[in-house]
Amino acid sequence: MSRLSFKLLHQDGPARRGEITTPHGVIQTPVFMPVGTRASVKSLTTDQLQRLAPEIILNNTYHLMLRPGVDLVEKLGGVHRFMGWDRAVLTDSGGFQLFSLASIRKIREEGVEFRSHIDGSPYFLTPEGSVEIQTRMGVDIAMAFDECPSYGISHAEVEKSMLLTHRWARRSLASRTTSALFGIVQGGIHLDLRKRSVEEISAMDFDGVAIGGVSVGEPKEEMFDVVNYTAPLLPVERPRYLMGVGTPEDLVNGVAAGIDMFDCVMPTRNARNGSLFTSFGKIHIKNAKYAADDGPLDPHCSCVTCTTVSRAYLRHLFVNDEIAASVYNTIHNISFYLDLMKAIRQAIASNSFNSFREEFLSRSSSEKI
RNA sequence: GGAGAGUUGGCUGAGCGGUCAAAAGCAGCAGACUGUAAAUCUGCCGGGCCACGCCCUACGGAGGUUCGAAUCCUCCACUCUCCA
Repeated sequence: MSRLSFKLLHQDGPARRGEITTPHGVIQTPVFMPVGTRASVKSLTTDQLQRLAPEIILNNTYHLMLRPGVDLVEKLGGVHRFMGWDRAVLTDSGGFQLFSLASIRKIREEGVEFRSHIDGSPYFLTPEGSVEIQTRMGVDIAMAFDECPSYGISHAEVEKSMLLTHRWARRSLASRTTSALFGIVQGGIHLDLRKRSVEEISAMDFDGVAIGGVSVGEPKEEMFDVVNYTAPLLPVERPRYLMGVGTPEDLVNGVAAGIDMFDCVMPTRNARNGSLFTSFGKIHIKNAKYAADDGPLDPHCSCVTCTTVSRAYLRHLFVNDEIAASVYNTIHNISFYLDLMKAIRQAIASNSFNSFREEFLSRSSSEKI
């Protein structure tokens, strides 16, 4: 069996409805992938996660290689067995961490020299090493090792970084064995560079292509200038993944641009910080106005949180730092994202994505509760 | 009855002549979060303004010393500790 296959089922304008087949099940696209950095979607047990039923989640190479270490994960049967999860797993290559932990790393042609943020011990990560680690952990989809440039650096610097990412992409691809491997397009906010990057990366035999280097601090309009320009240039017959994005509105807009896959820490992190997504906008559950609100968080949601407890109770839990607050909030936010993607898929299938999008954006921008 | 310590903004608690509308923490109010070093971080938090400056009321109460007092003195009230 091949590592991965993608079937484009239907198109509604640029929006795509598809199906990715992996060794751990089929994934309906467009898809949102919850982030589980350290082999854990924060605050949820694997059982709770299974009930939410995402078809794929993320793990992170950088974090898992530092702790508990690849050798151990491999010895324990790979990430799936390790966390008791039998659906698909995609791992980020570690490129983004080496961007966000910039102060303790040194980039060279061969790879990146860095120190563990945990104990300061030295590491050297190469494209070959990253792919090998991801493969040994048994992931379904590995990401090429890339350099994610910061926002605000010069065109020349972004170009230089992009060319390095391209060379690393070739080396990553040469190391691919059993895990599927996605290439990553870079180029910052410069459309000429994005075009070149798409041409380079698309020409390589990756199983999918990602847009990386967005949502790194640039204004939202600039991000969508890049996405709207880049996505249509990506290969039609392979999955397109927009890395690290985003808000519910971003997902809808991303799909409109022709993106198939998304991941973002937003639903899980915001949940832990008391910021909840609902069908009528975002709410801060700690706000005083919810103290005696006996209604469900979102009456249109059928998740465990919305069907068993009130806003007043959720606020009480959050204000008192109860662990259950994070659990309930995360269950809801993930449900909200997964439900949103399901609605998007249905809209595409029925050729009504445009009206769905317009309706969704006008509804969420009003933010009336 | 005797000796000592103390009384500061919703709470705990710094300050011990001016730079004090008064540190810090908590509580309260609001916000941020986009390939997770995040159950994190930020702002506001006596009142009122024709607010990046001014005015009022404030450090138990009443007087006093001083150009100036939360800070020094006197008396009063209350609280705590120890000795009888």
